[in-house]
Amino acid sequence: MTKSESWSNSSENRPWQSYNTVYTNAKPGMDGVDKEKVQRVVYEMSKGSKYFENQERKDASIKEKIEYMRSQCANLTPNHLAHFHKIADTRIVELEATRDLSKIWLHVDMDAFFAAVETLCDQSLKGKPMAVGNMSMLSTANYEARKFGVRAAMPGFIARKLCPDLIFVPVDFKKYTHYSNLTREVFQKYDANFMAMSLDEAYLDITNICAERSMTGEQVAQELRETVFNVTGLTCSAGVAANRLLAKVCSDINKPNGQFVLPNERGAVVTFISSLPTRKIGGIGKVTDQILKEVIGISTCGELLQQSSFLYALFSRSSADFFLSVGLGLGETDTPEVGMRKSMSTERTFTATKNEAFLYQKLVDLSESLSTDLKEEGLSGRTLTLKLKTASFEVRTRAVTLPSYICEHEDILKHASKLLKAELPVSLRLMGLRISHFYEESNGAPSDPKQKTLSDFLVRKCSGERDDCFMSDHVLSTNHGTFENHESCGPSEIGLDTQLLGFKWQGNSLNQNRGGKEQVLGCQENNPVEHISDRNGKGRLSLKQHEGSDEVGAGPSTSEKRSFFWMDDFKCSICGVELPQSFLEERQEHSDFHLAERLQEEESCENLKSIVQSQRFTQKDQQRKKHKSSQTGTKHVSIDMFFAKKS
Amino acid sequence: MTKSESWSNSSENRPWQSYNTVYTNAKPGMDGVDKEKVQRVVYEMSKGSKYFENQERKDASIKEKIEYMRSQCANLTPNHLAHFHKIADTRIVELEATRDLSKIWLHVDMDAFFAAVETLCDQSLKGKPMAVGNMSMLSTANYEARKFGVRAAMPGFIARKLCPDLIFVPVDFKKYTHYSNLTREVFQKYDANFMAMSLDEAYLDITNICAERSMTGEQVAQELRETVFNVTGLTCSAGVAANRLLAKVCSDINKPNGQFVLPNERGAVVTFISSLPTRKIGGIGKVTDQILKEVIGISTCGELLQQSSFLYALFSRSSADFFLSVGLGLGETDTPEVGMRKSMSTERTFTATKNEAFLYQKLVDLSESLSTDLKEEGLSGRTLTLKLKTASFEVRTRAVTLPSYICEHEDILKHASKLLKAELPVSLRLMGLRISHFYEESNGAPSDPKQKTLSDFLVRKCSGERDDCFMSDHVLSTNHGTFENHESCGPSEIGLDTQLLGFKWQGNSLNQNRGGKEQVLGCQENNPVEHISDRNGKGRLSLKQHEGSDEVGAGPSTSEKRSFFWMDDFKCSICGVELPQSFLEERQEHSDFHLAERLQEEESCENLKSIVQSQRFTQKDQQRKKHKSSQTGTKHVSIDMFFAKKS
DNA sequence: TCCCACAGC
DNA sequence: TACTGCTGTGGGA
DNA sequence: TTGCAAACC
DNA sequence: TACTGGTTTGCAA
Ligand SMILES: Nc1ncnc2c1ncn2[C@H]1C[C@H](O)[C@@H](COP(=O)(O)OP(=O)(O)OP(=O)(O)O)O1
Ligand SMILES: Nc1ncnc2c1ncn2[C@H]1C[C@H](O)[C@@H](COP(=O)(O)OP(=O)(O)OP(=O)(O)O)O1
Ligand SMILES: [Mg+2]
Ligand SMILES: [Mg+2]
Ligand SMILES: [Mg+2]
Ligand SMILES: [Mg+2]
Repeated sequence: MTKSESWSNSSENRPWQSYNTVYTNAKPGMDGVDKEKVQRVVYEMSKGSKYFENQERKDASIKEKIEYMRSQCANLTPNHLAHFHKIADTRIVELEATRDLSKIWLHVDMDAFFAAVETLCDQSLKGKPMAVGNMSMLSTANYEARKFGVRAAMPGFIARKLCPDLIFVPVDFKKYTHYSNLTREVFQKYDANFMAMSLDEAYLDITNICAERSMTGEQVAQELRETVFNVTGLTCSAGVAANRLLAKVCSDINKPNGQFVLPNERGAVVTFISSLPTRKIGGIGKVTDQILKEVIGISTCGELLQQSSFLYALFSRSSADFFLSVGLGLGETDTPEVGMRKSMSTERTFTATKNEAFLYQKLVDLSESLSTDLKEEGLSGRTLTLKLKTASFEVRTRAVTLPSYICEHEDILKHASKLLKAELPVSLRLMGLRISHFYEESNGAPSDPKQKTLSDFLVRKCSGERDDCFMSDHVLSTNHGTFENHESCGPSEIGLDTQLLGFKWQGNSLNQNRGGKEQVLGCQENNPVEHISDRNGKGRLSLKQHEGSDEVGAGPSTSEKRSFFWMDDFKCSICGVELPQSFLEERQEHSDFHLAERLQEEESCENLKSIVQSQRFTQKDQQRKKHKSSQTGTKHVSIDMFFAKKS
Repeated sequence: MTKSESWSNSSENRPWQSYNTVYTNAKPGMDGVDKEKVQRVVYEMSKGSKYFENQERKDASIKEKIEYMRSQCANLTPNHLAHFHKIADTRIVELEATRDLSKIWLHVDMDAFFAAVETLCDQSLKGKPMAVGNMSMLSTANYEARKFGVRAAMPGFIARKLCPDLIFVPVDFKKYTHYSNLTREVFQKYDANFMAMSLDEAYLDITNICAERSMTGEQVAQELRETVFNVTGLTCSAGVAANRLLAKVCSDINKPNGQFVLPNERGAVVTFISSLPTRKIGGIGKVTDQILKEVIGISTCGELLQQSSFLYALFSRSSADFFLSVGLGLGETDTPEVGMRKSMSTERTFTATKNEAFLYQKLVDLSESLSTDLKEEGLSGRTLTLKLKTASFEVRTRAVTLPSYICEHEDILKHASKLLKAELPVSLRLMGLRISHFYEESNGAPSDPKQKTLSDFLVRKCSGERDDCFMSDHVLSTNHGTFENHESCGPSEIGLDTQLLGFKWQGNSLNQNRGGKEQVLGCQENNPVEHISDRNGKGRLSLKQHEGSDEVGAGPSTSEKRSFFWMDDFKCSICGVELPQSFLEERQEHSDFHLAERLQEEESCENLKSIVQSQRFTQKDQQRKKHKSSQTGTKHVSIDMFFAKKS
């Protein structure tokens, strides 16, 4: 390096080099990018802002932490090192013994998902640099835009500096959910228990399908990707390997529209992992990567093995174990139980203010929004967390754990207000509310005796004075026996005066072997559905019940209005009713709005089928010991709906 | 003009000269402005946009109208002209006979109101160019900014081009309402029946005060402006003249922080009005001005008189009459009855979309918002108007008139949905809802027998089994006689379990001579106030009552939940309760949020005084025959609040 | 009664 | 990238 | 149980 | 002018 090079590289003259952007992991499609320029532009646009100052503070504290860990390293005696070396060696043997090369895992991830969907819906975007989001924040960018350094989590106004012709498309989750569902229908054919990790990616255990159809992982991946493309018009990438951790790494290698297969051979795995940058591993992010590099000098997974004694010296046992297993190329190979969600939250950013009336109103909005969401899944919880982000981007949380479970917006607001009040005065740019510690039904309990079935209801209704009750022309059978009174209920029209009274559905398995058994739900007599609408504009119709009506299903005594119900020991949300495309097409109608309207108002409909998109809850992903990732799966259940004239 | 000048002035080379911006009336403070430059920048920033294209379309249609009117002019026979000349001459005599120089009117208008208030609240803004609003739209700009051509109704991003250092301050109506109320307290001292035309301006009939205090209009104006400044720290400008139309023109002449007095002498008035540009007259806007200029060649009010035959030939009788009276310097001199509001609306702009689920959700939001607002004033109406603005800025309205009066959001939504559905598919950038045709009580009816008074309630309460009812230590007297039971109700605490039960107030005149008489309201026993909060963040606490509770006052049978009450024949809103600063200061608390919190939750308070800011409804302003402008006046009524423990 | 255009803050 | 929200009036259909 | 930081999409 | 929103996890107090 010449003197002038040294001069020109000094961070005093190129200050942007020392600004740690979030955009550290090499996203696919960003190979030919002038990283120096991107870094400089990001720096220039950020410099001087509150955000920038906060980043600098955070950076300084990481540097401090690194310094501290370095000093710890320096103080290690040979004795210490020998001790940790022994621990590591022992652990390596133990871990190696758990190596399982018998499974074939496939990780599939859609390419530039939101952007690809938007392009599908507006072909004029094709080939042009485009991003999904707004001037404040991008959710993702297509590959044309990535050439300019534009990428997810980048504020739009910076992206525009990098790429002046960038087209901005606002987010529309409804679209993405729709295409996500299409992909999942494909995934399901290869692994009925596929683990959906987000709207655009999933893990599939293709061990069985490979055996059954005598196909290699490569062939399955190829076929699956083609099927996904044929069904959706979207490309995806896949990785195939002996465990999920490796499969995930592999799916990124030949992105976009590519795949990579890592053979189920120990040698191949070890070779592959050895030279792999640690940053590629799921669970090792920007900070951990920086620590590994700057404290121990580790930048590849192979070095995790070589430096394993330092790992046990510097990190917690479970973290060190995780790093070691990564170095060995190990990962989870089983399909874990589908877990229940653990928290639900909502948050909103606004221009920073200390105006307390404004902040209070925001809290009201958040409470109502969270309450609505909770009710849609029939949840209530006993710890409430208030999240605040100050005008200087400092994040704070304040929590209370209550004696009883809450889900009503009044209750949420009441406690949230107290939490906020204790923080005032303060200038905020974000507030959020989170509920956790959900009410959990006693495990494996028998079906709730309070459960009202549709037959209960219809018997009461139809044998009573009313003759304006009707239902679809399907014969109902419930787990209480076949229901036969329905013939006496003449067909009627769904109109303004229609109330939804109940469902029948033919469900397939959700987590047990209940597939095919018909299930019935009836709302209570005094609990008719008041209103059907796509309240959140997310394409899912939800049912609003009269306020003050009784619970349909069992629930915590503190929660009064609920919108879920119980079927044996399966908890089912009354919301999330989605009408199938076929129904819409039959009527030459294409929008949920029309549908909601019709249900509310005027159209007649005799044999109405719907899909209950039920919850599949979060699930442990032992990617990293005790590290969990969320999973949302989807199964379809066809249902009939029953109506009666309003009295 | 030389050849080259002619060339360089051709609109082909200076296309911006032909772009008709909205910013046509010479705002005060914009004298030294390089209008050419402003016009060019506005043009450059707008050119090519959907907005621009729409403006061009509108402009073309005005040009067309002007062409048509010109042809009408050209076709006038001498006979015709003689006919209209005679009509005009007769009318001039009639109008002249109505001239009234006996009154002294003062028009007062705050200087750069929103901006001035913001500067008062943040002194660091002083002296810097600043505007209130955001990148999309400015509400106003201070005088420093106006030097750059920045002004109200200009989009912020254009303003920033004109003035790169412009500081943007978001709107905060709560502040403006507060200072507006302070100014009105001053106005009231000079004319108890002052006509508030907006938050920042009012007409005062100072005839009496001038006589009583032997002051000239000039002296009153001076004193009033000084008082306003001393009370608020804000400057204002005033105009004094024989009628409101002239006073309003005068108030603008020496803006900012100035005043102008036009003597009550016919000669002075005629001289003044003759050379006055028509555009200065309230009611003659951009389009009318253009028509007068380009069709008849009129640009001053004097020319309105000279060309009066053409006015009667081209315009409707009432419009021509108006123009003529303007030419004579006539205007309204009486103080009209305070009228009822005629409509209430809400609208929202968003990024243009044809997504029907999104549009439907917007409609839901609008319905709820409008319903809330209606209930705050106890209104319901029978015509609902849906307003749409297409992606190309075309505005459409669609209305229904119903058999019954509505105010519930479900009802509004139901009908709004139908209106919208008939327009689909369409790409929209704005939707709005308006309710009009309000329910009007039978005029001059005796007080409603269903009216529940506080004494009714307290007698029932206090003589009953409960002893947890309390009230302030004022002796109550109602129009039913003095109430004396209150002593038996021991004081209690306002807490979580507190319900607001009623008011007592000492009201001054609202539109009749009721000042000083104490009035009492009691909520019905089954209609307690459930919740007090600043729901809209506008600094006004409003009271939410239990759903399904009975009406307090009379109302249309179709409307169930109301929040107004009747006092004799005066309709009074139960909302808009505002706690006075003194109360807050007593408690070392400064925010409405704290207050709302406290009322909801925990603070004790025995002698709670509040101000009911009651409605003063819209009122005809015969500025121009049949032309109306809105008026919202404010009177203060001190009230006590009564509480009881929740059972 | 409906719809549009105009006007003002 | 971005051109308001609210209310009232007049006039033609 | 709380609060914060890290991680991922 | 403008730096997200939803969920989970680890860890230390
Ligand atoms: N930081 C983020 N904030 C909000 N949404 C995000 C964020 N990152 C990703 N998403 C959304 C948008 C993405 O299209 C979608 C899937 O994420 P991801 O698979 O990581 O990227 P991608 O599918 O857009 O591109 P690719 O997978 O081809 O790299 O999740
Ligand atoms: N077009 C508009 N849109 C929204 N709000 C407006 C608009 N015009 C004015 N306002 C608000 C902001 C103003 O401060 C307030 C009073 O208006 P106005 O008296 O006309 O101007 P101003 O008080 O800001 O300046 P000045 O009176 O000194 O010319 O009303
Ligand atoms: Mg992806
Ligand atoms: Mg992904
Ligand atoms: Mg003003
Ligand atoms: Mg004004």
